[in-house]
Amino acid sequence: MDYSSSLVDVSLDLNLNPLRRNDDRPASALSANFMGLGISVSSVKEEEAGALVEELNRVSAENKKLTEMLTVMCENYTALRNQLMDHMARNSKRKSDSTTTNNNDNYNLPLATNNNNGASESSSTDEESFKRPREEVIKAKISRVYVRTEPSDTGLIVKDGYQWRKYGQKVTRDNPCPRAYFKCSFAPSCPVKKKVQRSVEDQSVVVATYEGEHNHPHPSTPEAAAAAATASSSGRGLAIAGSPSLAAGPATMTLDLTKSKPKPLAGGIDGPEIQQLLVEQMATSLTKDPNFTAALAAAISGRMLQRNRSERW
DNA sequence: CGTGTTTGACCAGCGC
DNA sequence: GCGCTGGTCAAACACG
Repeated sequence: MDYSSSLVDVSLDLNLNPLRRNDDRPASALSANFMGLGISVSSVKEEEAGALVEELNRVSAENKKLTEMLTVMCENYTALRNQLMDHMARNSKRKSDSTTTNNNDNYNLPLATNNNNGASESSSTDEESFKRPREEVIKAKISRVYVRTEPSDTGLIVKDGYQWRKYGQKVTRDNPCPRAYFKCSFAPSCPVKKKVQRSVEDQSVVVATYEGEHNHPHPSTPEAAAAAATASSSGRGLAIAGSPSLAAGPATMTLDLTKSKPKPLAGGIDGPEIQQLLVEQMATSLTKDPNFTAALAAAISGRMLQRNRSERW
């Protein structure tokens, strides 16, 4: 399937009111939207409302920029995907007998910068999975995540918010780069394992294969963070502390897609619907994250204060 | 000293 | 049965 010809509208509407665009919204409508962010602006002066509109325009422009970046990412994904399909086609010629019942030969997964839950449903949307019985897919819960890393970064660290304990490393036949084996640090109570290996095609891409499903909350949630603290007194290896949406480093961004499970798709699985779904999930994940909305509110109010102060001085 | 990482040894599955 | 390969174990080591 060719995504380049059918790129979805990937603009993230971060307003809590999805029915209106923010660029044509009158200033009086702002209060209703900011209520959701815990800010009441009903009493702000007329000029402050104007400043808010200006601010919103700026955010819109930023949104547009992000949209463009996402579009570029989608295009890169398409190119990479085509390469992988090529590679797969060549591989299947060589292994024509073994007809890839192995989950690890699965290259049709959607590209995820970082997937919190390795067992995320989004990863089971490949053609191979749908050829297999559904129960088997659920039982296996294997997903693959591609993460582009800095060229200087030679490690095999995939920041996904969970804590992992490395238990082995092996050089495999088909890839000169060593494969690292990780267990969830909640093991043995949590059965999730992760394999991390650099891509043969592009060594700046790290492929993380997740097996199993976490049976504990994400470490970024308070209860899980407390559990993690007791499980490991040392903070070493903790990828992300605090909000997954905001505390991730500049190169990665974690979206908790488990909070809003996608509807099971019937029929066409691998298409614009998936991308649309992913974008919707990203937007939902961001807007539902109280830390994100709080930080956004703080940032906007902070800028307002800054502006007011600079106008007065 | 406790915890995580490294790395060689070991084991199981598979094909021949 | 043998060899190959991927996955796991566990002792040694490093680090804070």
